[in-house]
Amino acid sequence: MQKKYLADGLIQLTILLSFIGVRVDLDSYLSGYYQPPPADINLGASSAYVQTPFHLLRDTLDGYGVHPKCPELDHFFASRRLLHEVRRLGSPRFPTRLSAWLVHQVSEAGPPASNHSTAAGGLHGLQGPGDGPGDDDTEGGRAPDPGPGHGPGGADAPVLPLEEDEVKIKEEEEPVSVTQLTHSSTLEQENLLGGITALSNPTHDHPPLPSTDIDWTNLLYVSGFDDLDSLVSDRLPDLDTDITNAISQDVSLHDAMITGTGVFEASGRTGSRTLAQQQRTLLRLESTGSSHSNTSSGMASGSTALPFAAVCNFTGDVTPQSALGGCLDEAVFDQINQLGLGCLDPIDDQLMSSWACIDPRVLEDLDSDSGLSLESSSGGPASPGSSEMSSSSSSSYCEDDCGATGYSSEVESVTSKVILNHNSSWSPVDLSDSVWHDHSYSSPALLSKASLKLPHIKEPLSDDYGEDFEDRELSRDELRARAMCIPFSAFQIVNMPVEEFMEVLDTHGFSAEQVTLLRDIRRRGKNKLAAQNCRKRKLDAITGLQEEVERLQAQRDRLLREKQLTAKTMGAVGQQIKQLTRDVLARLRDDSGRPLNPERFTLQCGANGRVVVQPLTRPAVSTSAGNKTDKRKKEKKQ
DNA sequence: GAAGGGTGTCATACT
DNA sequence: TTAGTATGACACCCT
Repeated sequence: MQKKYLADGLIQLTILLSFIGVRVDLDSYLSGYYQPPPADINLGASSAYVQTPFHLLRDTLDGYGVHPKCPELDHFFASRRLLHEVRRLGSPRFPTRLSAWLVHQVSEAGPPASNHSTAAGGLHGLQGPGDGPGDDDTEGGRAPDPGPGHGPGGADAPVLPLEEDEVKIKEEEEPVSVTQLTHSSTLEQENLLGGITALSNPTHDHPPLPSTDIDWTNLLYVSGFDDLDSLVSDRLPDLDTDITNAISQDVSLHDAMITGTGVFEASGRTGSRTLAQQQRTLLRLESTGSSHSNTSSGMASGSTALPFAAVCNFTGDVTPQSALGGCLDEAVFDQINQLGLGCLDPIDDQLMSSWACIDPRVLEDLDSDSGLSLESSSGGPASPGSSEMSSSSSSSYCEDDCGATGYSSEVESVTSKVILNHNSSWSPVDLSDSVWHDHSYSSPALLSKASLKLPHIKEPLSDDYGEDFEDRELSRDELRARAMCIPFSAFQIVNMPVEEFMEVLDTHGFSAEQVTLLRDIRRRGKNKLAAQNCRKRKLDAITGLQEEVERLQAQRDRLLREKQLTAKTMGAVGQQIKQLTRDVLARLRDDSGRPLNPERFTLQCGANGRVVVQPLTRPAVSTSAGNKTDKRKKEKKQ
């Protein structure tokens, strides 16, 4: 069944992909559904963008709110993986940049608006037929596979029906339980009545008396049975509550998935914010990528060449006459990208030389490690990591070029120029950072400057988030990385596989400070995600406990009502039994032909169904006897 | 200005 | 041993 839905989703995806020229061999894929997909995990330099840490699946927009250990969501992730495999079939070399590739293609080919929208829709459609603006949430630098996991269609189609079924089941279960409860109570009383009927059956000799009929009739109308009739109506609120809870729980899960996916309804502040970032991702990708496409040799180079192009532009802006400006054009980057990241070493050297003009105090400020040492920028105690920065920055410090005239102004002027210039060119790298949830509090002397904003980046299509995006500040780690000439974004540093990270550390000839910074950035980034997950789990746990408390309170109230109803019913039945016993005994005669005294005899129903008359042992007699005994004791004492 | 929520970071334990 | 994860605690920012 799931395979059928999956196949349908894949076919739809194939159609969508065919619109944009991506060939997908769906038959071969589906035939090998249960076989390992074509391995395309590590493709060298691009694999850093390909790798998909599991936390990205749960913490990214399309996976947020989904705990990876949740067994119910295996299908969710399985669908995402499968879609990812399909995508890799269509674009084996740079799968995570598929959206970028598509955007470039559209922008270059200049198809009609309908085609453009179709292509864009294809991008969105990769995650399902949803037309929300956040469908392309993870198409930027985020992990691949936005997948249909959260979408209502595609391979995830079976999921939603399941949820609906669950809701239905919950809706049905409660009425059944209430009905059963009512039924059981009714049946119990009917059995009781049946027993009483059997009890009276032995007196078949006697025709039923009108009084007895009245009693039988009255028995059915005692208050307890009225309550029984009203039991269902009493239960209705509970039923509604339970159903509401059931629905709300499902809705919560759905909301969590939707919110986590990005979601398109801006239901959550964080979700909307991240959505904006990811929208910006694609938009920026489109704008910058299209500009790159004019000079780059291949469309795919728009992805892998980003860091290098960014570095080139960055350094070129800082020192327009530097050697980098002449030797590192985008064509070179394309070739470098084709050769892999290993060719970065000469670039790094030139970058380091170009960074010699940066005031070391700027770097010191950037190095203010964590919120604990933010005061370092304002003349406070040096941050713990300042030494590591000073070693490299001081060596490359060039006072002539930068003009160390006043700390604050210098920081503002120099860093603003640097950041601004290289932001405009580093934007492709930032497309992944825009997904990166950046809430680092900025260094007051540096990051609070308006100069650190990104005024150059225009997003004509981002209506709601454009202004906010312009106000986006860079994280301190990002600033540090750029200050240390590290040609990777924080997002890339954090999310690349550990093997590739090690390879980067080994092959790029980073200095000890750079390696330390890289490791710190990676550690902090990992921990940041872990903290986010931890907090989300905590909130989920609190929410779950609250729901549990509400459920248990409702259950307690229901049980209390049942108890009261049962006691009431039992009392009424007891009274009716007494009345019936009196009636039966009144119709029985002793040896002398007198009616049996109900005060001295009772009816006892045996296990075999026979009803026998038993003499009552009067407690009053025993009481009187006890009184006599007490009197005798008292007399003895006296 | 205080309070509370959100977030990043660190330290630590654990896997 | 190292990388990653989980979580409490702290500081900071924002409303």
